Amino acid sequence: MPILRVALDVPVNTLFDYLGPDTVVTEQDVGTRVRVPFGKHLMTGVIMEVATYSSIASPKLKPIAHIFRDVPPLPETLLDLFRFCSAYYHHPLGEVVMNGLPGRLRSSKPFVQQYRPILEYRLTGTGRAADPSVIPPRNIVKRRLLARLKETGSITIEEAKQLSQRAPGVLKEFASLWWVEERAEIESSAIAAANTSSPVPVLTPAQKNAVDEIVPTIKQFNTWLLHGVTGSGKTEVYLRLITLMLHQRRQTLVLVPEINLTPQLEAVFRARFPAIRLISLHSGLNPSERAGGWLQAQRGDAQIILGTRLAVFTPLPDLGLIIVDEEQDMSFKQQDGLRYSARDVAIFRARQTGVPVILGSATPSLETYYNAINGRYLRLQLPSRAVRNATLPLVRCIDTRIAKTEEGLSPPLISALETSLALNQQSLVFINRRGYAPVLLCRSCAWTAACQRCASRLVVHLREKKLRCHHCGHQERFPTNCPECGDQDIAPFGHGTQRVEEALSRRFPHARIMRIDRDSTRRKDAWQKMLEEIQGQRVDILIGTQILAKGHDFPNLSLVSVLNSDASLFSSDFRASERLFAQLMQVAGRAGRGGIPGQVLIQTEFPNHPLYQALCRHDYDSLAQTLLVERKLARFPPFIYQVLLWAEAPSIDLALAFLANAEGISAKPKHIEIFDPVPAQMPRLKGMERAYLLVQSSSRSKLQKFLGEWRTQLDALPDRKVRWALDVDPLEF
DNA sequence: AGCACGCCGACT
DNA sequence: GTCGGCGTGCTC
Repeated sequence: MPILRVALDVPVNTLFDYLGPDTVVTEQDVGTRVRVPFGKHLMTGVIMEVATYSSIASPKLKPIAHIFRDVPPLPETLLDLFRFCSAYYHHPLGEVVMNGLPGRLRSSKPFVQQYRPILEYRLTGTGRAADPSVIPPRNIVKRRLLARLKETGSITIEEAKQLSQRAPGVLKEFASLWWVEERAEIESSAIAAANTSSPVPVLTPAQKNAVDEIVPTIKQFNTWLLHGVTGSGKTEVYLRLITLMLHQRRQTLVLVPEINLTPQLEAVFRARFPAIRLISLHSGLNPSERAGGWLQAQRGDAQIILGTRLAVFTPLPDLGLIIVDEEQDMSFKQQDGLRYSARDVAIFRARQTGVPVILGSATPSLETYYNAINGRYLRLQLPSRAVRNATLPLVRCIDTRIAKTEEGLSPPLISALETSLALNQQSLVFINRRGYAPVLLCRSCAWTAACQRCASRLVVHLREKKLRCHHCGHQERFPTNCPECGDQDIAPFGHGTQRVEEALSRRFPHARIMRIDRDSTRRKDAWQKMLEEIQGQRVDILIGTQILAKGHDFPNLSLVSVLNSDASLFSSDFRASERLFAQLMQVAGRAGRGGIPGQVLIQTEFPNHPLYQALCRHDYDSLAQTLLVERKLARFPPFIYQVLLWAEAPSIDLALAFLANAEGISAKPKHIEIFDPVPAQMPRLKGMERAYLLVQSSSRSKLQKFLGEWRTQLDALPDRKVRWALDVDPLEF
């Protein structure tokens, strides 16, 4: 009997051996889902290996309960991708595999697709390997059908009917054995391929250059950095390369950040390629839709796969190109479970498949930038805006030490808003703080309202008369007097979106003002409605947080102003500057996208700070160079490789004790630095206390080797009430 | 992760 | 004398 080595969703880094019925299971079944008895229950897993021998004592071995023949087996290349992730992120293989499957295929029930008329049957690998002598000699129809399939590879339902009246039934039977797969479309339907509908714009010289650079080596692995200022037309470069892929009948995987931006890009793609099967995999889909799209990708029917980080694990038999848009975006990194970076996994996948990967960004992460200037990645630049007459906005700082603010607004900003209003142009006020005020303060004893479960201040939401924790969602009533000293002189301190909205409505009573943050867009479709209002010119002043920074075109927007961004200049997080710059570049990029010249005003007490200076000059490179020098001196990434060991426990002492223990048992090899355990930046979160231990090395391979050994030791450590996890290439501390 | 096994404190 | 606490170890 064959031994099946099965990946299961359990936190132990091992496969589990089962007995497989030899008549049904072959080498071809690697990648097939199975139902197996595990402890008390049945679980769904994936066959990773078929072997003849098991090191497990035979009385322990159980037979599998069921083999799923509802979808094709996962291709070996995808299993290799899972193996890589498990090894690189030091995460159990079974969890990696099951995390990569759509939920619908993880469940106990077989996947039943919505009705699609079956037009064609195609022979599978299992079918090709099937021995015709197992068919009884008198079953002529079966024999003929199998012979025919082995000859031509596929058969349409019409052709089959001509062979025999009973052929469709026999094909169904073949399908249940996984000898053939059912297809709803006939192969040739892909021919409609690259006939485009929406007008194809003329490329700018820079865009043309980028395309011309990539095309000659489009069939080999390279990591390209497409470095283009906002509005420089990176999307058009993607579209040209995708067109090429469509002509070559190859699939393109497009990864986008985790924001409601997917529909927008989807619309652009659909307009350009109306006849092409595009699937988009994002959080808004129900499980069946997701599994359906995933399956279309696996069959090679979907030619463009657009999705968030999870989509990097989609099986793609004809993959020809990977695009990672806004590669610096933090949402490509998963922060729990398997802590993978979809951008980095995409690069591995491109190398594995031998296809190019394009990282697009206006403000690349320093890791990517460093790789581009040292030649590991190939850099292409789009230095100016693509729309005719659209230029980069004029960026200026307002020194609030001189121009004193009132209600958070300085006189020059007020007059700029007035001018915009008079010209009937839109303005955007960017402030990265939701709520009315970030702190509730007692003037008499300096008490501030804090969250009981998190180490954070409660944010004042005045309209709802509530105090809210933005980390865990906890809410409480607004107190009437100070719980410490009883004084009634408690007041909101600082400014959030709601307070700025209030101040602006007082200042500009006739202006149409709209606040856009997580609170105002919570309701379903609210954001879509608001976008329509903005695009229909029914709004004068927009006030909002980061959701306004990304991706949307506001053609009539001429003024962008930034409030209260100074805090990030002096953060203890060494990546804070990089992120602030990227965010401000993005929000500044909203101004002047149409024909109107744009203006950006930044209220700051540090107008001479190099970050703002670089921003005023639109000079990413000089800031990046400055930051790289700092990083090199401080021995931070990208000059060093980091790993965190996270621990979470009911008390910080337990977490720290576990980490000290972990540090103690480590082999402490040369070239590996292990730092002492420290509490996390947000030491208490949702009632749990968190700490971490930093491990770093200038050698990635030495670090990997160390982690492999350390992990085994950590597994053996008593983890009393402590949950722990390794975070390779961490972004947050 | 679940779940069983197992060894020490307050209960009908 | 038992019910149940959660510490430890296993699941093919």
